[in-house]
Amino acid sequence: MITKPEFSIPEPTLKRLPRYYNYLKGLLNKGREVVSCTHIGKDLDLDPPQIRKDLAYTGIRGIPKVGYQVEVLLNSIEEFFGWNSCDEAFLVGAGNIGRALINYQGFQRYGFRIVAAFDNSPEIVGKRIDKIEVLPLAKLTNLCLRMNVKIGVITTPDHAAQEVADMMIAGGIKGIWNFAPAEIKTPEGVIVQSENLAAGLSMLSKKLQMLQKSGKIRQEDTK
Amino acid sequence: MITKPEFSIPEPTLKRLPRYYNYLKGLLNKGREVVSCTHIGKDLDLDPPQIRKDLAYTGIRGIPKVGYQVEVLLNSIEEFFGWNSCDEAFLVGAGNIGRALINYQGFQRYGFRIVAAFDNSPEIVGKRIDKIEVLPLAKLTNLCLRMNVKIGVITTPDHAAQEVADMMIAGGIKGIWNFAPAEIKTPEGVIVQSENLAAGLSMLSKKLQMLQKSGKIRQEDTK
DNA sequence: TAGATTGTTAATCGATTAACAATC
DNA sequence: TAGATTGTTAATCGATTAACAATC
Repeated sequence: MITKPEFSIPEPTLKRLPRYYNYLKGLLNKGREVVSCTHIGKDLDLDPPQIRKDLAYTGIRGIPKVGYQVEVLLNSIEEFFGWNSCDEAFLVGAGNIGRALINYQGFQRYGFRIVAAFDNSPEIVGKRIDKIEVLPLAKLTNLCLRMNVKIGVITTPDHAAQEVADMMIAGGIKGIWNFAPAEIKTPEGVIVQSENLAAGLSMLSKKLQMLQKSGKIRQEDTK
Repeated sequence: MITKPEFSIPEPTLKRLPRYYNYLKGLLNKGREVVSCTHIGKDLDLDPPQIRKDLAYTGIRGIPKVGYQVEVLLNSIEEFFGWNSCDEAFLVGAGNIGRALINYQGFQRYGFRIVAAFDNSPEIVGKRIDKIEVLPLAKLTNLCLRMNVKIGVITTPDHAAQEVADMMIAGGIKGIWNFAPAEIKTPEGVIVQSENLAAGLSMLSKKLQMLQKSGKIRQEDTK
């Protein structure tokens, strides 16, 4: 019987913590040593009590009247997410987005590194993308097991996503970072984080549409 | 005084609608003509009443005892988001992710097309990426105004994001699709949709970490 | 000390879930 | 008709916001 961990952390908090991190990093570079929630809230457009709660999840305590020490806070968030140690990941689908993720080194700061790429197109297999070799898809499951890789990235076309996910799961992968706009079914114990860019884009354009419509209504109202 | 539109649509609904769309497209390809919320719910792991509410926002009505007509539903979602007409967008930052977005043609289905790219690196300016010319950043604001472009995509490094956003806003851009892991401040009436990939990745690895920890605790418990 | 800030408890708000009448 | 499904209203749940005591 699988139950929720006693101290489950709200998802919105999990999403905000990296924002604080980026922001605080900027403050540190400017030489700032201490910061209050009021101050953070003004810059990030969030309520101070919420920030306090969020930060408390990382185990840190602020100093009344003073605020939080920027450097301590940064360390606290780093440790909370485990960014000091590095997770190795396999990527499947060496297309546009796949290659971009491989080339982008920035995720190493977040304890994440792509160590191999897989594809089933003979034109791509065997080539190298930024020192990472592209291997045939058939080797995926075995290599997952052999190298004990626990995170997989899916950057394949839509229709291949589920099949690739199944191969990953067979290889013991527990976390899937999915960029394909497809539903992925996984057994309990395997987590999927989908970056549905089309959804993000659609939200943006819909909000824009609504804003313009309400603007027009307003214009008519003021006639 | 700006007020919310009378019929504001919940953000979770906005995020789920494109999921329904993808899923229904798959059903249509399989030749399915009618589908019930119970059925959708099973495949997408959602509660049927929630699906009904979500779909109702697009203005569609189902048929009791029967369900929804797949094709009608698809059209309804397309129209809701305005995917039949195309928004033109400018992209700034022709790095890895920027180039991937330009090369990826798939967003045209969602009424979105990148018509020009901008960068300030002399090595890239003047080149073409998939028929799209890379222009010098200095031309951004004027071209926005001249071409009446309303959507901007930011794929620059962190530190340049705010400056680029300001140039876009000066050019009359109303919606910013941001891929830089940075805070962007905008005046009222300008919408930002941030795709914070680092945040998604961090959430995934944290959940994985929590899952493994709770698993270990359980093992100890059963001793 | 007075003021600012933290940390926490209570109230509010919004979305999800449950219940159920209406309907082809 | 009976069963399945929709659409809607009410109950629940969780996160945000407000209020306030504790503290350097």
